[in-house]
Amino acid sequence: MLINAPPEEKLDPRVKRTRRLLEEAFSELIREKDFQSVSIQDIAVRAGINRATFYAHFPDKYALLEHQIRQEFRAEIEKRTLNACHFSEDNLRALILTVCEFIGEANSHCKSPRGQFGQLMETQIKEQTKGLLMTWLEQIGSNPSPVIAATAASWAIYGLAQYWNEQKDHDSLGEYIEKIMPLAEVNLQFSRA
Amino acid sequence: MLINAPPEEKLDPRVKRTRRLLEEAFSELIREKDFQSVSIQDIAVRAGINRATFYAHFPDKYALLEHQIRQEFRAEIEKRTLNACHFSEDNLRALILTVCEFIGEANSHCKSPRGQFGQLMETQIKEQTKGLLMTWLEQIGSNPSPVIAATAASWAIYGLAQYWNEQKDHDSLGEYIEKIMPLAEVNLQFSRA
DNA sequence: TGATTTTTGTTGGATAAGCGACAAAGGAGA
DNA sequence: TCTCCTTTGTCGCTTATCCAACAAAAATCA
Repeated sequence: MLINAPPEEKLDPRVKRTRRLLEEAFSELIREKDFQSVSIQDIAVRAGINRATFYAHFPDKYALLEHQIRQEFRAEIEKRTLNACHFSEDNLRALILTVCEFIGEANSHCKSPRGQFGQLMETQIKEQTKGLLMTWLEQIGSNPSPVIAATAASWAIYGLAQYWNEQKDHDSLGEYIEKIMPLAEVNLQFSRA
Repeated sequence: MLINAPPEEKLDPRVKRTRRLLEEAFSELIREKDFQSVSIQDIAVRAGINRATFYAHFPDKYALLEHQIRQEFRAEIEKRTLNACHFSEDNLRALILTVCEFIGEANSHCKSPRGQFGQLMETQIKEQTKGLLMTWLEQIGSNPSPVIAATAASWAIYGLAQYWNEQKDHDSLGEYIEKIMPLAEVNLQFSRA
């Protein structure tokens, strides 16, 4: 399990349902128009949920977006079973791939992947990436504290992933990742036992 | 509007949502296994709704099935704008077509279109057909009471529609309907002004 | 057959969601 | 600037749903 993994406890079915409806409505709207111009009313109406109920679950739409991104990114991670794994070159490669593709997905099917939306996504993904790297590093012990190494690597990875997505004429993603693996690894390299 | 048309009033959103979830769950299950072997627990679990809540909406699964069929059949009728119309040969033809196709649909995507399921469907569809025919007949006045004529015609239509669906080697539905139009019409024929 | 398990309806108390209203903050246009 | 209008948070009160528990009916199996 990922550190800070969702409690996953048995929630009241009404709560799960309401959250699901809000999330689905939000996802739809975010594909239709600019994140900024999506109002909480829009979300509530689309979800068929009372506006007041929204506030019982999220303080504002930014919190909902954070929650959404965290959840989707974790789903990707779990799909590729990168959690509960030890550090290895293959796992690192897969993690980088996940980040690249996740950003690509967001860019392609969201109306406005830049601005506050982009900022929040960046923060969340780096946070999640860092968390995963830390669990890996803690298992093998690291010279500079795992926090330091994981921080550096997560920033580097996100930066490189974003750069690749910005390029008009992509290398193939596979080639690109082979090219940057050393750069990503250098942050973790000397922390091996 | 159809006589006995759904109130369509502004229901509590929770009620609409719960009904929708129950209906969707039921539809799924009915395609997966025999109607008889679908329990209320199955439906509740699949819908994510508490079992006790089911009973707040329907007395049993038969009532849910009735509700479902009535609703879907009405949707078909409204899609073809047969309601709010006067009696005419074209409208009668379209009505028969609707019944034939509706039975065909049920046969093709339901696991067990016979037994209690079939019986309930037959009852509901004849009921709806009769209601529609009565509104037509009441507009033009009829010699034997509209109830009588509509009853005869609705039974005849359903019987003929079922027969067509039973045949291994169908006529084309179009040809078949032309063939039976006179038989269906005879029940209404002499009620013209 | 009788024993065991599942399903069925129903209840009372707890809790989430709905509703209407409100003041405050923000945006758009005269 | 000043309106006008929309959105935003927040508040009591009402209502629908949840839950656990129960006895009775039905189904399953030895």
